[in-house]
Amino acid sequence: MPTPERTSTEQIIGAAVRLLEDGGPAAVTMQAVANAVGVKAPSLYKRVRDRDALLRLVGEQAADDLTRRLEAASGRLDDALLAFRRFGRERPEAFRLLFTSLVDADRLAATSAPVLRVTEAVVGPAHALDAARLLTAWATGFVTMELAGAFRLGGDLDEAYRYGITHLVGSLRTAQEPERPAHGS
Amino acid sequence: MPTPERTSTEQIIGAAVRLLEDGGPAAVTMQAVANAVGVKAPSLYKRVRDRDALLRLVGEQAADDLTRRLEAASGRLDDALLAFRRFGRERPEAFRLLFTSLVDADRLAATSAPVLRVTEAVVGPAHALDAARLLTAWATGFVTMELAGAFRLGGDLDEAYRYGITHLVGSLRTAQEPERPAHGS
DNA sequence: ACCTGAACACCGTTCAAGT
DNA sequence: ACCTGAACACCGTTCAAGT
Repeated sequence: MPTPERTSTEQIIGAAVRLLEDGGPAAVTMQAVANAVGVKAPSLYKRVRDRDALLRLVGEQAADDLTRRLEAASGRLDDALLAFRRFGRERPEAFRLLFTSLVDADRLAATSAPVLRVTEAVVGPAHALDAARLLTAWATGFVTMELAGAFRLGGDLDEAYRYGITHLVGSLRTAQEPERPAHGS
Repeated sequence: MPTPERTSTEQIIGAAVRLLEDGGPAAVTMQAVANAVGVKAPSLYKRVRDRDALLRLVGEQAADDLTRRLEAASGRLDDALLAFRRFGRERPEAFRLLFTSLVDADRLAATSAPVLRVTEAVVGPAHALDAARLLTAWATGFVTMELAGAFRLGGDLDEAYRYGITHLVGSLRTAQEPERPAHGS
């Protein structure tokens, strides 16, 4: 005899997201999640394979969210990079989760697509991939180090990030097409 | 009545390092560590406060190891950056652990000191900090993304890393001293 | 068809008792 | 002074039994 569903996968993911951001990965307990959605822990296994699968879902939702933000800001390269850091600062635990190898690598890589498109407009197709990797790697590392508290030598981090953007985007503009040495067209 | 010590903090850290690299953080169980050093789990608490403290010790040893490698390669900026990536590929779990907020931030920051010194020689003292942050952030992000499998669009990663080094170091060289506009000396 | 109580294996941690 | 067995709280997960 059917029983009405008392929760949903979306609700479960939502609860996990909140617990994660509030208390880190250790706080994402099957029990805590179940409690948050008004159900007992064993019931969660009807919707998610296990805890790792739930964390993967959380990570993939975060990746998709980040991708959406980057797309929305993809008109200007610096806006996209600022949006990237903003995401990391708003959702530090989700950001860290992205690079945990729990999250599907393709879903994570999709994050770079919007950046790749804007980059192409700046440096041309030949070096778009290298340039996009340079930018995404830098931004990823900056936010990772910032969240880890690795920047200890003072200075305004907002300014440091802007310095990086200006420097990198500027250098990409001048360093285009290194293999068409001098003979015109 | 004294009892001979059957293990040591160093041995315990060593076992934890091995377990970490072989099976990730989840494999670093107090039981597994105790077993590896020939003791029962409760005995570990004579030497380390708890599991988190043990992981912190592992992370700090990794940070010191990385710092030593960077110092050894600090003659040339590109050597230092190559050594940084080599460390990440040799000890991916330790590398990830570095940015876990478990590790003391000062100890992590100390890692950047050798890079800062070399950078200073390239761009001068005024922008050494900005430049060092640019480089360490990029390298950190590159290795983080590489380990997470985030580079999915093909291409040789060794080459991509070299591209980054060449581009970044080159751009730093030409972008020096932006605030001494034109009036000599 | 979903939900739950009971149970199991495993983990971190404490502590009294051994030597 | 270090080590251990026993115990406790907590966690992930399974499954038979409920509705």
